[in-house]
Amino acid sequence: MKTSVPQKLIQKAEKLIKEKSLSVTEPRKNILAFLLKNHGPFSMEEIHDGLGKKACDLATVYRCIVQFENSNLVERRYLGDEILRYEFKDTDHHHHHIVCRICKSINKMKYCFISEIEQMIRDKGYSDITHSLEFFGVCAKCNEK
Amino acid sequence: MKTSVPQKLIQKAEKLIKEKSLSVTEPRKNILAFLLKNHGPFSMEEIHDGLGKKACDLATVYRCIVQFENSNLVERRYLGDEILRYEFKDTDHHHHHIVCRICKSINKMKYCFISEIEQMIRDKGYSDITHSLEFFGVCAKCNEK
DNA sequence: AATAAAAATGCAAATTATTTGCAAATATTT
DNA sequence: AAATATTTGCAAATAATTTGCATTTTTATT
Repeated sequence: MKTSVPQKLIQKAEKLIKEKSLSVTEPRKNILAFLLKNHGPFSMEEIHDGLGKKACDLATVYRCIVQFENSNLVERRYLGDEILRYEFKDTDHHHHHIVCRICKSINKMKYCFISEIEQMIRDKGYSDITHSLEFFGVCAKCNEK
Repeated sequence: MKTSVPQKLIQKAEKLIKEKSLSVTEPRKNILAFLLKNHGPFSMEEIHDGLGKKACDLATVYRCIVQFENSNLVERRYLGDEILRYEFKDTDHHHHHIVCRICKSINKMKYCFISEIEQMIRDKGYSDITHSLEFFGVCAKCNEK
């Protein structure tokens, strides 16, 4: 995952960062470009390592990712272990993941209808399938205020 | 949540622990009984606090919960923040949760079909609904071995 | 384009969450 | 009831995340 990032993605990253009116810094460009190039999702450490020699401090990765999350550029994923992972949030391509309980491989999954999905996953050769699903929203009481 | 736990639940807890052939100890009975009484899901700290004067060490809560998870008595939930929470796993009543982004209230939800569900949640007065959904299974490659 | 003001970074230290070692206590087996 | 195995409490170790602050970089202003 330590492949170099094409100039083009750096520019795309820059554009996205500007659109959210965040300041455009080297670490931010590199982190976002890395997430544009590689699907992930990745842990903080993985992102930090993935940046290679361009590396900024790990604390900076934490700070940038939090910013990106708040700006809706990145989304956090929970994949069953205790590690939180992050990926670029492509609003046009809502998706989920299939995680192997054994080898931990992560596969992208485009559809989002549980029963259909479970069948699809089974068709891909997975067995012993479970899922985790939670909803988030603003509750009625909070909406009144 | 520091309500005392009826004797009946302690006995049920004991039975469940025995069925999994774990040794029946005071902390285990109390922790599981607490989770039988209160739906949760709860963080390690919340469970520890919830036990009140019966409290065992926090480290014991960690150890017991891990055991219960491995034995399928408890399931771990990710609710969008960085805290992992645990609840009794009632295999007959698969369900999910609705979490308010603002007040953090947690509501149980019995159904499990995304679009239907989102409508239901909307009917309950929630707005701005999103969800998190991940699947876990054993992949084809791991199944071959 | 140069300068002033604001924001972000690196580094080290602080905080928090989780895990571990080990002696004492409790549970299970005989 | 004694012997063996397991679990617990406590304190200390580890790991993950956050913070303070001097320095550097970015943005806004001239």
